[in-house]
Amino acid sequence: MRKSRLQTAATRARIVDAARAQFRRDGIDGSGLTGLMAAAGMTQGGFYKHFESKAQLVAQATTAAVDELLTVLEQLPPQSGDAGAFKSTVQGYLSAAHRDGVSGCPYAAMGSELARGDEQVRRAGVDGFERMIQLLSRQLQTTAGSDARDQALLTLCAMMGALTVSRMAKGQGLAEELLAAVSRQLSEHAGCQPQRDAGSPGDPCESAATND
Amino acid sequence: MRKSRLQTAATRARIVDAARAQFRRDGIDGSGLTGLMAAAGMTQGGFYKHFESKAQLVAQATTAAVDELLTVLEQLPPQSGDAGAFKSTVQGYLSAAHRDGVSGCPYAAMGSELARGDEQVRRAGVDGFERMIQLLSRQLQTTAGSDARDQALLTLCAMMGALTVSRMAKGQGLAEELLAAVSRQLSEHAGCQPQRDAGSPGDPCESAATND
DNA sequence: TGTACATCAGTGAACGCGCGTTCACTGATGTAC
DNA sequence: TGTACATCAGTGAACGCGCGTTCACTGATGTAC
Repeated sequence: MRKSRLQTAATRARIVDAARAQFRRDGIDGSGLTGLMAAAGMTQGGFYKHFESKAQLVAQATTAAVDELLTVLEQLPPQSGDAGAFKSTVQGYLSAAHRDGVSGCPYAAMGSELARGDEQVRRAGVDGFERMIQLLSRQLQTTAGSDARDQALLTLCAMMGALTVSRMAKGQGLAEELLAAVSRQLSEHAGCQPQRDAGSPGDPCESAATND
Repeated sequence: MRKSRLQTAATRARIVDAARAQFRRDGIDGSGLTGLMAAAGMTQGGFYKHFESKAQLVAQATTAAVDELLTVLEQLPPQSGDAGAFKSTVQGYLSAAHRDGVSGCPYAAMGSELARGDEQVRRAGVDGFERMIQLLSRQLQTTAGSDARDQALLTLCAMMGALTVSRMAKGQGLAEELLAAVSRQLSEHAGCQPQRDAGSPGDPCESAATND
């Protein structure tokens, strides 16, 4: 039953894709290899012809999930105004469609499990995280300047958390409130710079507070 | 071997406490009831004299973890200046001690697992989340006014995400960078109001951006 | 206050089950001549 | 280009193991008189 190289590569991709979807829905510990291989149209025994361990699959599925998420986010039409691409990314991420869909951000779906993974899993997690930070930093560069990376870090962490809790609160008002509120806060924050620049009238980040 | 009412209550509390620590370290799916009961100094069979199911324990351990976290955060000495209590909460949450400790925030430790829990688990998760939002809202009331709740939502989501990823990046520069950057961004954001108020010179949220 | 008995917290073995992983086997593919 | 054979993708059964849960049993506690 040996398969051609193309077929072998296609099979491996099918397994990774099935894993990406199943990990999103049931988590890592909640997904068994038997069911996962069945979802890919195979039996369990073939798994170890493609992967050394479940952990290796977790690492590859995480990378694949980031690949797909970045592709989707980058294809969103930018909004008008400053940081329009950034705002469309934030709103795309914090959408009901992303929350309720079958694929999407691996950090929202299994962040705490990834954090407990072995070294290859955590490395894949960190690498994917950095790739997402790079997208956000690029989109923030025009408005946030040297602060872009820090704002990107805040943004991605907040989006991950908001999506996770929005799923936890499914069916309650908080679920929708979170998406809207965090999306709005991040969009408004996008124009802020910690260094002294020219303020503009009607600025959404005006403040009555003084800082130390 | 029947125990007195006080002993029974103490035993139940001991189980919940052991669960809180074990769920923090190994996650929900990663924690077996046998080991958990052993950690509480008992054998597995006694578990169902105290809880209807593992899910019920998860719900109670989540509530207990929030109780403890709120107690710790509320006891931190406030920093000087505006929103000093808020800033101390943020820095306490985003500290290496919290990240590396044996207890702490259940959302950072098992957020994605809670989101997949049954109704009682998700309800306990949402209730605890709301209690933390209430603490942050109160601390932001003086500087953020009517925007306090939204800023609290952003803050808690960002802190959860940052702590989760900081654990994922353990040993790498990103781990420390995240805590510092998100802590700083949130502290600076704390003074921002979306409505037009009096701006102050040297304001950390001055912006070069215009908004739609 | 003392006695008789029902209650029930805790034990430890057992239930069926699915887990990640291994293995002997099959047979089409890729390679060497 | 054709043939002989080594390779290896995939099958399906089996491995030991720990999972959540149940159960008969023990014996101290709480209650009724």
